[in-house]
Amino acid sequence: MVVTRFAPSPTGYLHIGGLRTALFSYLWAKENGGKFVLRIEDTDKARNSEEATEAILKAFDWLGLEHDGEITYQSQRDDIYAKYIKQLLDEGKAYKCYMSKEELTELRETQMANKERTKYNGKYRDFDGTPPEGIQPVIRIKAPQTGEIIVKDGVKGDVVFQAEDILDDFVIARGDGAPTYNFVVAIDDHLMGINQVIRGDDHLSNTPKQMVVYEALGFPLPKFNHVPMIHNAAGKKLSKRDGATDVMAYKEMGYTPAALLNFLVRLGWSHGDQEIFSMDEMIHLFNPVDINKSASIYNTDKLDWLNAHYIKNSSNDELAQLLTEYGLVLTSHDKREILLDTLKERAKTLKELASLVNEVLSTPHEYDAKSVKKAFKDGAIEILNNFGKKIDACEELHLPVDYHAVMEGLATEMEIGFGKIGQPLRVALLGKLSGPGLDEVMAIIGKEETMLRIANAITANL
RNA sequence: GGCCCCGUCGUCUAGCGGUUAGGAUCCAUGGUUUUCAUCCAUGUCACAGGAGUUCAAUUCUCCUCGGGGUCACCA
Repeated sequence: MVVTRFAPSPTGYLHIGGLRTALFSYLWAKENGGKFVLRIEDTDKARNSEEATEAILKAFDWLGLEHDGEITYQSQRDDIYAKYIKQLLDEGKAYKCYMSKEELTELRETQMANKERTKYNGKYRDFDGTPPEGIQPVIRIKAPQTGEIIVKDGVKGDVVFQAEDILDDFVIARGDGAPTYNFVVAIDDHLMGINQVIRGDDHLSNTPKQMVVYEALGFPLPKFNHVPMIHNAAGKKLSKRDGATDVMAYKEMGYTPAALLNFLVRLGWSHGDQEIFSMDEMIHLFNPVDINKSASIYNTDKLDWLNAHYIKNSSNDELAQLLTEYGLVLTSHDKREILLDTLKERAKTLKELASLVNEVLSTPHEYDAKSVKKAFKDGAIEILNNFGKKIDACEELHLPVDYHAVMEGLATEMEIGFGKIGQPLRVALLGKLSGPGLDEVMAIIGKEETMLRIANAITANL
């Protein structure tokens, strides 16, 4: 059974990059009937906040990504880590290092001056003398000093590191006893049963260190899959400064979960020429071996297109439900179907759709000057007048076709083109020349409101 | 700087030795629409560069260049 995880440190909101790796992990677990678990890496007390954890959970909730089982909090697992530290100490696989911070700094400076790689020199590796006074020792793990470390990565292939290039006896527990990241990650991933690690490739160079821990503890290695970064337009790592990268901001902007997820799954992953993926398809088609090796640039053009696509192809029930989040309650509107059918073709976002609905539903109180100038030429008022009377005379006006028939009748009677009626009528009804079909608008707002808007326009003396 | 990763249209990508290098998006044009949007059609645009290997390289190898990541008692 595949068990994947998402392991954010709660220092901020969930952003696009994190969401994508979470999505990949989720999909891969679901495809295999496995589990997708959540671990909050909250060991850095100074930078963590509970709000951040809640924000992440909220985002998952919005997107419908459910994690399996209880959430693991690293801050509650000190006992576990302490146990393994002791074990490694007892087995002689780790040791106490009494080097002072000053000495360590000095060592590094010397190495830098000599253009050498900065690394711990192993001074206390085999120390059995009397430890210096007044130093709280750190615990260092005995890492291999030579040989190859090969990360068999599911995305990148075999990545070969030389121990002497990258390793030293790194710290697994600080002077105050607190364990370090690379140590706890290995322990938690193993204890949580995670056998498929999917994470950003900024972790690739951490992996050998974690492998040292796995090795020392005798844990079997999981499958690593390092997915490439998402870069901003400038080609740099996506940061919070690159606009609205908080996932919940996309909700505010009117994006649907389906569109956002579809957009993200195609960033760094593809399945032939397919662009549109339902959640079911994503789950069945996704496989980490198909993840790209190269970083991609974050560009929302396609997200907009996808969002429009999903809005157009949503049922009106779904849309009405989604629109309640944008302050629009349509359940009671008797022309809801016509309203949404005609407007959902025209909106790129739910927010836009909501404002489109409001525009149609509210009586215009001002008229766009350019539109007025263009539409109100000779005879426009007369045409509006006649149209208003014709509407008034009609008993049965319900559907767009009913209103269309009225327009057609007037055009024939007055021997004028359709546009002669449409232009001024459009301004009267909507306040401007662009917008949805007039037949639909009138059917939606009804006979009374139509007549009111026509009368208003005539009175306004345009 | 050391180590590691990456390099196909502006962007997301297909390609896995022989293709007119495909799709999507964006942009432009035309059609549909009384308008706008949608929709449909068409078009512009790419293998970073150089050496090899090969009958044949976008595809394999090496080098160069370019971009990114990482080098903590942060995660």
